[in-house]
Amino acid sequence: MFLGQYKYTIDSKGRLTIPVRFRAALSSGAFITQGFDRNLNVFTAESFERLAGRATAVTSTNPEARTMRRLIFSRAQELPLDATGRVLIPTFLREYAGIQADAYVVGAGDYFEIWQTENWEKQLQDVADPEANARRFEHFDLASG
Amino acid sequence: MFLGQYKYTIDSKGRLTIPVRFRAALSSGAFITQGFDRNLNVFTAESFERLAGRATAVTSTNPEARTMRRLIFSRAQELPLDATGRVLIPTFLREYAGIQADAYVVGAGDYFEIWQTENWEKQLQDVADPEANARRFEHFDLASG
DNA sequence: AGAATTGTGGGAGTTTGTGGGAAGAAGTGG
DNA sequence: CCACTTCTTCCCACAAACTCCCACAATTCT
Repeated sequence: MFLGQYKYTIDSKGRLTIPVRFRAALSSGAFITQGFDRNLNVFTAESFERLAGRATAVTSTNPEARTMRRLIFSRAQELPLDATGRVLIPTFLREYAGIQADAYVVGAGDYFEIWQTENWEKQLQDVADPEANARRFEHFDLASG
Repeated sequence: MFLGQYKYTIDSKGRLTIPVRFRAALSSGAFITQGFDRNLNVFTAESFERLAGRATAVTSTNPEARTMRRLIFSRAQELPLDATGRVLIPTFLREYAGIQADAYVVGAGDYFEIWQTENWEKQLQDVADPEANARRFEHFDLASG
């Protein structure tokens, strides 16, 4: 499971370190895609292939379905790790997320996210208010056990 | 699997580079057809034969079905790659897609698409709206996990 | 404290995108 | 049927980008 948040610098060649604790889960491959909130999502090979399989099964005669398929496949890329555990984020994804000199790598359970530092810090402030959270999450069913 | 988006220039002879990552999958042949959205679709030999099979299976008593079949077969062409991985797009397809000096090559899972730069950038704006995307995902039941 | 791990940087060789020339094929008109 | 022109295919060239490899300081673990 991907947990925690890590801040890394991105070097002149655009390389970003992946946390050591995340690497084992990516041993059979990693895939990066565009997220919903100006962020990037990284999936293990297994969970991305599951998603891709479902997207491929959708009929292509429906225009909305074609758009969605494009969203998934055109904005995704395989993400190989180099010998020291770093990745090269494709330029078009880096631009979408506004990532430049450094970035946050953030666990999200069965996948993890990559954020521009400023955007992530904004997210954190949003989550900092306990009362607002109580109201926001009220409707979700999150029983433990 | 065809993933990602790539921008290439088309030279004076009309040649368009195919991304290196796509070439292996085309080793047993590539087929190009007219897409549904002013774009072009490129299939592997296997997936084109599958598509052709399905199109042939559609009943021919329905006039619309006959039109669709004509669209698929009459506007398709085999697409050989040269030694450096470039292709020559047939003129009638280039005109349909409005492709001139440069183009995007865009992964779509089991096939990939070729777009006029302006049209693709318009598509991207459609794909950039987080709320619309969330709705699409919900509608097609594609949540990860 | 010493050893191992981890984050970050850089150099060199290879790959890739793009352009153009020459040889070959196809089309045209006489 | 032949000469000529145009279009196509194959080959070579080269700069820019990318990979792979090594290096080293800082941190963590034993």
